[in-house]
Amino acid sequence: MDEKPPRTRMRGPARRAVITAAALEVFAKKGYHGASLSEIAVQAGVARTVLYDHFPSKRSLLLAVMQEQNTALMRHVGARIAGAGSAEARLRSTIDAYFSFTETGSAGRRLLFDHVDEDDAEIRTVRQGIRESRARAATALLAEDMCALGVDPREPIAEAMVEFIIAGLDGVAQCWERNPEMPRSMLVEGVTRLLWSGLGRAE
Amino acid sequence: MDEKPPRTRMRGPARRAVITAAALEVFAKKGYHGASLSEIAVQAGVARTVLYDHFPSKRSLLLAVMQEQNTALMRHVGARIAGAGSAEARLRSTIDAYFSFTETGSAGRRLLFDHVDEDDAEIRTVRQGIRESRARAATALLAEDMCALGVDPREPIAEAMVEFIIAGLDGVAQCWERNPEMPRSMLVEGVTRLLWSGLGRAE
DNA sequence: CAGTTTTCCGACACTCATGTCGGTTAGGGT
DNA sequence: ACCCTAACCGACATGAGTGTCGGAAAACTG
Repeated sequence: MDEKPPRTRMRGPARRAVITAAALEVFAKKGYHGASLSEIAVQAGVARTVLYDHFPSKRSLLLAVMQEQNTALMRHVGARIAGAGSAEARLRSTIDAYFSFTETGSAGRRLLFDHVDEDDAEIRTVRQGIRESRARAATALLAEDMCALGVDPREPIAEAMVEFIIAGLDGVAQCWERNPEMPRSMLVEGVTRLLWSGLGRAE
Repeated sequence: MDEKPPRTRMRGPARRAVITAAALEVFAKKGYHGASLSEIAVQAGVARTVLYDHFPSKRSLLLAVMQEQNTALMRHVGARIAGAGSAEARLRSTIDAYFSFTETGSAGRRLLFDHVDEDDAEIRTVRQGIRESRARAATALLAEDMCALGVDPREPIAEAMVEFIIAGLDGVAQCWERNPEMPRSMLVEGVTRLLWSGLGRAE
């Protein structure tokens, strides 16, 4: 009557993929401290100690998942930003690409960019590096728009503006995860319009 | 040669204030799971079990600190938004008020609005309520500007725009905490300009 | 100054976490 | 068919964290 234990045995890379997928979900949901390796193991359908056969520690597991998701994000938006077109079109397509990444597996974005705590030094450093690289990419994309606005992209004020836009996008993505019925196109349209026209475009 | 233990003994409310102040710092820095009552007790200069004489559990301590900081925030920005003036001036003064709150004890903002994890149901609910009340206040402030932009403030797209602005402000505040040498006026100016004029204001 | 309240603390019980080690067995190469 | 690598797991050691309890003593009250 018991379920039979003829467990099928995976090879290293496949098992590691299953584990990182499970870890992604749990870390994104509970945060680093809140997540337990037991829970990740259950989610991966494996005994807890198996994790130690593939990753030396909890921290390195998180780091591996973060690297994985970061390259996935880079590839995703890098593959679908249209280089040509008007400045507004480029802005819109970049925003759309980011929301599209959120749409396919929201855990990745949450893991990389939500929750700022994490006292651990190494994790903080890696996360910081990922943030900075994203900020650099955004700055490059927005450079000429900011010049047109009369702002030197190398000034601190430009850094603040870029940070505002990035954080705003993340905030909308979070909001979207709470209300998933909103269509992506509407969010892209709203953010683009607000950002491009500004609130004072009235008269 | 040892330090003498003539400990001065506080009355209830005073001790509770010391504890919540310590808890604010530690919770904001480490998050809920990452923080330990031992560390909070050390920071408050008291034995760990004293916390249980004033708060029934770790969770309720966090909730108390959150409520405290939320009312502090409400009072702070409520006291210094100029009701009159042009729409742009109102926007600027609200942004300035929020950054001013961050400037005086940044832990409050972090505790209330950073890190989205927290699996605990009750904590999540309370945090959600605080977020929503903030979003409502912001929507009320921005309502006529959005009307002028041709957006009904009750539509979902307006909700997304408000969320964008709020999250953007938080992002700039985070960035500011990492580079505190930037003057507040510059940040207020940059965000206001970007938000009011928009990126497409070029020609 | 005596009595009572209330603040404070040391020691304990319990749970749950990470990380280790040795044994077991599936599954592929020869 | 056999072996041997490596995937898998149960049991253990260790540490840290939460919450409880009874007692000591400061400070307020009469």
